[in-house]
Amino acid sequence: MEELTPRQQLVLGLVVRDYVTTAQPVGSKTISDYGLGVSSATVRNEMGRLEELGYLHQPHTSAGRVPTERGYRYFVERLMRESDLPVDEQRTIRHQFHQVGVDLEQWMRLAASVLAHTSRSAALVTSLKTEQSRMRHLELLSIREAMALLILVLEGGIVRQQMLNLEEAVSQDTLTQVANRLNDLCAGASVHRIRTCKVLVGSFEQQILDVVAEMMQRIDSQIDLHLYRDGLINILHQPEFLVPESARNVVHLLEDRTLLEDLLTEMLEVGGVQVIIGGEGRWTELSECSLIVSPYGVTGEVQGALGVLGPMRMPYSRAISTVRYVAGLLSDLFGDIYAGTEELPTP
Amino acid sequence: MEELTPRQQLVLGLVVRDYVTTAQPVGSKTISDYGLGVSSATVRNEMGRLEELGYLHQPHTSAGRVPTERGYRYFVERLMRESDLPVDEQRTIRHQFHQVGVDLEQWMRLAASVLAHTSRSAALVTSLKTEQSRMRHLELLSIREAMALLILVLEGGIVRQQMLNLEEAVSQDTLTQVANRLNDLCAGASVHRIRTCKVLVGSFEQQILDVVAEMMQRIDSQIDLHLYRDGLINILHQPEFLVPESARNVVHLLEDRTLLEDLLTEMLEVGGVQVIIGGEGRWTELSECSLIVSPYGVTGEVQGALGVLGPMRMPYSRAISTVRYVAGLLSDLFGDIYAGTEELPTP
DNA sequence: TGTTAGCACTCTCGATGGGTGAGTGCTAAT
DNA sequence: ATTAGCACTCACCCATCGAGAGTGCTAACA
Repeated sequence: MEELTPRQQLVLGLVVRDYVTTAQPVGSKTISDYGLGVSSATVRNEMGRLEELGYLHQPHTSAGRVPTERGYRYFVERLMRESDLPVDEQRTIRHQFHQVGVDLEQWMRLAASVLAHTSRSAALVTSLKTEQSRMRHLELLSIREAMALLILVLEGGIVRQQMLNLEEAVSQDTLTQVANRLNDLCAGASVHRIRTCKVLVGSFEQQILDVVAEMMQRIDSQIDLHLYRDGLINILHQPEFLVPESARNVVHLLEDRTLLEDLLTEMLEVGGVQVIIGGEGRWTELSECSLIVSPYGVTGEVQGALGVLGPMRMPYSRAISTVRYVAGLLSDLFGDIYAGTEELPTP
Repeated sequence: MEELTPRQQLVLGLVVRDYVTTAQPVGSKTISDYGLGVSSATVRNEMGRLEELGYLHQPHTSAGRVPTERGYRYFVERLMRESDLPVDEQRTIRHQFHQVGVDLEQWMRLAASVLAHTSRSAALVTSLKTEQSRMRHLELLSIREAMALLILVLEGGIVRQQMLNLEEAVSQDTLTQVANRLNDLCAGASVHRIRTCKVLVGSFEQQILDVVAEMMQRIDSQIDLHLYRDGLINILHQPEFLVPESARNVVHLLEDRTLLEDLLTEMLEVGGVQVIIGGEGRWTELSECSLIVSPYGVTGEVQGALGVLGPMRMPYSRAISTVRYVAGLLSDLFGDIYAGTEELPTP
């Protein structure tokens, strides 16, 4: 990405800012009226140059200019001044979180709602996954003659349940004994340790352990993610989604779990707030959209991703600060719960 | 709703069927071509009559006729022959359910997916709520110095968790003892019995019980419902939602939990498959849509609702048989789990 | 050499208007 | 009661046209 002259930067910045608010192609007159002391003709020349360089695009002759993917990227990386979310909004958000009490699921749902509301885009929050889950506790409850409920609690408070069809009727007493034995044996154990742990006492214990290992495996990989969504309606108000085809496209994107999961978990690898503009050539489904994602959680313990999705014409500065703030806030909240005290460095 | 002559019924039925497939206003020529042995002029007369009676509507002079809300209702109540879902589709669906094993959450997610796919509309499934939940088991796990995780299991296998901020540090041993005591005391108890149960041993136990009662209350009322949605994309393909305003309307409807929850829980009161056509004057948000809902679950034990949402121009027969079949199937599956053996009569 | 005024040019957008065709309601004959 | 015939209506398509916005180019200017 080449260096632009200061005036080109100025023009590009103004075009982006104007287009983001008006959603109309921006003409040279409009820009020169912003008071940068040159005539529209000069601006026209600069715009022509910026178009040659690929930062702007002209829908047709005699229309104004529109930023390209590349233009937005330059804007985000070099021109935009990063700012924090206004303190009063921060306060409002914090207040909402403290109102709901200590409830992980509620937090994530609320995070999605807050993100959607504050950024006026669609919001996404994944549930937490552990790096390497360790078993905290398990419980076996008899449901019916040959059916039991297995409840698995991981270090850090993730809870999962699973119905088990047993080969034969087993009494609650036996189940309790088995659970106690396994709890003594495996408290704090990782998937690997559980898999390699051979219980000699009987094959029933072994079976249970296999199921437990399976469940933990599912949590450690991304398979078991929950996905909280909100604010789809916001982006359908954007003019770029008046075309039914585009609207369907983005609805499909947000409804298809697999796609989003892949995308978000890939983002987790990197860390820090990331801005994906127009699919970056890799995700064709995102070609009309921009996505702003950040990991959240507690380093070394649990991690999730959250972000907002909107049209490429997005108020990046505001969206980024919103995502950064909410990610930080959620991380703090979870940090209070997880034993590990070190928190994710605010990205 | 007055009686129509046999020929009027025939004409109305054909108009509905034709319009459902073509989405175009239906002309008299088209109807007479279906081979009912009268000329288009006669059909025109009948259509004029049906319009006067409020069963058909003409978008403008020189257009064909379109069924009204009332027309659809007559069709559903009198003209449509109810049929079962084709056996091969039944088999496919059953197969999918048996593939995922015994996992309540997966079942409901799958039910939504199957409904959406089979009816080619949007699908809704609520999680189960108990009529009167009874406590099965609780577990207290220390998370941090003054924070504990409460896990509550209800009769029937519903599991809920809740973080507790304690006033002072409590050891795991103490927590375990408390949990044991409360388990002995309250196994099988309803909300009411828990609320009125005064534990003398100490106020800590009392606090825990209050939280438990609160959680059970939330489950018994509709507050704690989960909502599984799928197939939103399907209805955006329908021509009535090409108008952005309508599309937004339906997206909003499906995204707003509160609205859907109210709607679905109200449906639970009645029982049996219900067809709501065009909001029936009560739900303005549904004015362009039809909703087909059925309760499912185990009578006297747990109950939920599921259904499909589509444009008024909906293949009612197919949609109804799909909903009925999936509701029955889910009920059977849950019936296997819940102690009560009696199942909900297939509606 | 960079800037700017002037100008011809291009292209979208909205309004206008006639032609086409589908479907109707009415009437008179069967 | 049914139906053929017919005049009529109205959405839809398409071509035309003028207005307006914004451009690129050129020539004059600092």
